Amino acid sequence: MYRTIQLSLQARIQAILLSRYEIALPYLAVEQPPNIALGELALPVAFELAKRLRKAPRAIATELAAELNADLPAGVALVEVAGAGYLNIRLDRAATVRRIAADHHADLGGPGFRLIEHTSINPNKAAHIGHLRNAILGDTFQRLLRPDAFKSGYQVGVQNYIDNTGVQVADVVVGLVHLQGMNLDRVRELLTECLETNQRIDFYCWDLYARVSQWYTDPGPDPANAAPTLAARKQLRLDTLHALEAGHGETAQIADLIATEVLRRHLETMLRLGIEYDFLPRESEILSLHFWDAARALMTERGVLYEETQGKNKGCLVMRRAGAEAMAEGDTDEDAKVIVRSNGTVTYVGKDIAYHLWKFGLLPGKDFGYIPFFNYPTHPCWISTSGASDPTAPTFGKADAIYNVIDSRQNDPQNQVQEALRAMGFEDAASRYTHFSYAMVAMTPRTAVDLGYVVPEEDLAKPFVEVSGRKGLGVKADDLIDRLITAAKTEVDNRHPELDEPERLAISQQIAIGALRFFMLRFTRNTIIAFDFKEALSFEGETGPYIQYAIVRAANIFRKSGVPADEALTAIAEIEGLEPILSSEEGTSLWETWLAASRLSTVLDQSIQSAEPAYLAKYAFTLAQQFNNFYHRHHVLTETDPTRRALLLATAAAAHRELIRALGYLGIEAPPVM
RNA sequence: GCGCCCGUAGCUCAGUUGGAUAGAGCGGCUGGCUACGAACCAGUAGGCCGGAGGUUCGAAUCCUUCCGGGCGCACCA
Repeated sequence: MYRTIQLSLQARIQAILLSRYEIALPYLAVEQPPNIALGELALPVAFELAKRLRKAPRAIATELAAELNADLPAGVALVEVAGAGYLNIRLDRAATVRRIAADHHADLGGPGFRLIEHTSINPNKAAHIGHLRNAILGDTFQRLLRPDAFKSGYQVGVQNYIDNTGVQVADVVVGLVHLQGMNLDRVRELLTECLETNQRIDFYCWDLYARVSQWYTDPGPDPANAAPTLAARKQLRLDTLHALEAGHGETAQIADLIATEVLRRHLETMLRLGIEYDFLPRESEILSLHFWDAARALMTERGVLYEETQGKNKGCLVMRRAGAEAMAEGDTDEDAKVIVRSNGTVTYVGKDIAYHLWKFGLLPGKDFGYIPFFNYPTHPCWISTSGASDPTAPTFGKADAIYNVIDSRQNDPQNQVQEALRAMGFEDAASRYTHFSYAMVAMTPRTAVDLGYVVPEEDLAKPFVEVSGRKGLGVKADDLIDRLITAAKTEVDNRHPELDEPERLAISQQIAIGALRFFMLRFTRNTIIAFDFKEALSFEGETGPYIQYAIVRAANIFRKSGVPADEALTAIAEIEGLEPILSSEEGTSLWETWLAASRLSTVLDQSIQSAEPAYLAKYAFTLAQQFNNFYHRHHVLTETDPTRRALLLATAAAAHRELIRALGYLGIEAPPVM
C-alpha cells in the first residue's frame, strides 16, 4: 500500500514539474520523516530544484504544495511545507487503514525467464556453514522473484552447478584408492554400508579430504628425501584429475559414484532448510557434450579469442582481461587471460564462458540431456546427462536474466565471463548478468577452539579465522542444524509438556530453521560473518524466533477472541469512527503499526532491485518489534468499546498477515505455538 | 605492485542510492509477569561515523590522500 501511494505521488509531482517548470526528473526521492508527527512521507524535491530554478527551496515547496493540495492524490489528506523546504505528506489515516486491510498493494514482477544459480558445492565432502550462506541467500532471492499469491513475479529456474570432475573430487578419489586401498567394488560396498548403517558418506569424505590434503605436503619421517615422494603424490593427483575429465575407466566410475552420493546428501541437507532445485547441470556433461567446442568457434569468429604468438603465453588461446586497456596493433598483451593452454586443454574460465553462453541460449546447437534425479513433494529435480534426454523435461537455458550466487573471492573470474560476453557483442546478456556476490563465513577463534582446533597464537586476537575444507576446519551444516534443533527442543519441551513428542519436534525444527535462516540473512551481502555458536544459537533479540514469537502472540489473540484474523480485517471496512482514534495521541502507535505493515511491497521491490535479502530480514524484524510494542500498549481482549476493539483486532491481523508473508519470503515458517 | 571489499556505541551490525535530532541487537545498570504467553516490554548509560583535505544549501554516504584490516590477481583447478 505504501508503495502504491509513493508511486502515485511521484507521478503527480513529475507531471507538475513538467507543466509548471518544464523539468523532467526521472527519479524522485521519497523518504520517511524522522518523526510520524511530521507526516508519513517526505519529499526533498525542492532542494534539488533550488539551483536549477534559482529560487529558495521553501518558495518552490510552497508552490508545489499549493498545487498538490488543490487536487490531492487518493489517500492523501494534506501536503505541507516543513523545515527548509521539505514537502511533507499526511495521509488520510482511516481511508489508508481500510485499503491496507483490504490488501491493496502495488504488484511486482515482469516478463522473462530468470535463472538463479546457487549452492554449487563440490561434491567431495559435507556441506559447511559457508555453503549454508550461499544456499540460503540464493533460495531467499528465488522466493522474492517467484510468482505467488502476493505478486505476479517472474518466471524463475533454480540450478545448482555440480563440479563433479574437478580437483576436489579427484582428491577424495586419491584418498579412497591410495590411502584406503579401495577399488571400485570396495567403494560400492562402502556406499552400501553407509546407507545400511545410517552413516554419512559426506562426513566420511570430509575427514578423508582433509587427510589427503595433508598427505600431499607431509614430508614424513625423512624430510630431506621427501621431495620425490611428494612429487609422485602430486602426479597421482593430476593423473586422477585427468581420468575424471576423460570420463571413462574405473577411476572415473569411482568418482561418479562418490560425487553422486555426496550430492544426494547435499540435496537432503538443503531440503531440511526448505531449499529445492530445478536442475543440476554437471561439469561432466559440459565436457562430454563438448560445449567448449561451440563456444570456442563462436569466440574465435567474433574475434575475442586469439592465439598468442610470443611472450609467456606463446601457443595459448587468450582473451583480453576484464578492465584492461586496449592494446596497440602488434603489441603483446602479457596480461591477457589464458583460455586454452598451450597443451590444448581449456581453463576453468573457458568452460564457464561456454556454460554461460548456454544459460542465455547463445551456444549454437548445444543443450544438456535431462533426466529426473531427485523428487520433491511438488516437482522433480532434473540432472544433466549425455545420454537420452527425457522428453517431458522443461527448458532450462535461454534465460533473459541470470543471478549467480557465488562468493566474492570469485569476483575476477565472474568479471572475466561477463567481459567475454560483452566482447562477443552480447551486450544485452552481459547487462542482465548479475554476480550475486557475498563475503565468506568465517569463525570466531573462540568457536574454532570450541571445535577442538588448535588456533595459532597470532590468530587468537583476530576477529575471525577462515573456514578451510582442506584442513577440515569448519562447522558442518547438519551438525549446526542438529544443535539448533536440540536447543529449541529443550525450550519447547519445557514450555509445552501438553503437546506430544512429534509435535514438539516439528515446532523445534521450525524454530531452528528460523534461527538459522535469519542469522544468515540479517547481514548485508558484503559483510563477513564471523560465525559464533553462542550467537547463532540465540533465540532472543534480533533473531528469527523473535519474529516467529510475535506471530504466535498475534495468533493467540484471534484464537481467544474467537475472531479469525481475516474476519478482523474485513470487519474494518464497515466500521465508522476510526479517524478520531487513529489521529489521537495514543492511536498513533496503532497507525504506525499499520504503516509499517503496509511497507512490505516497497521493501520487496528494494530487495529485488538491489539483490539484497538483508533489507527484507531487517524489515521483518522491525515489524515484529512494532507489533510487540503495540501488543504491550494495547490490550485487545479487555477492550470494551466495540469500535476500538475492532480496530485493535484488525491492527494485530494486519501485522500478523505481513509478518507471515515476510517470513515466507525468508523461507521461515510460523509455528502454531512455541 | 594491480584490482575489489571493509573501518559507525564495550561487542556484532543497520543506516532506504546526498537529507531533518546517526539507529538496532547483544552485553551493563533500573524497572515491569493474578490482564491476548516475559523467546517480551519500558527506561538508562554508551558516538571526533579510522585520520586529513575537498565537492554543496546539506556528507556516515560522493571525490582525493593517508592509516589500519580482509580477499583476489597462474598455461593450478
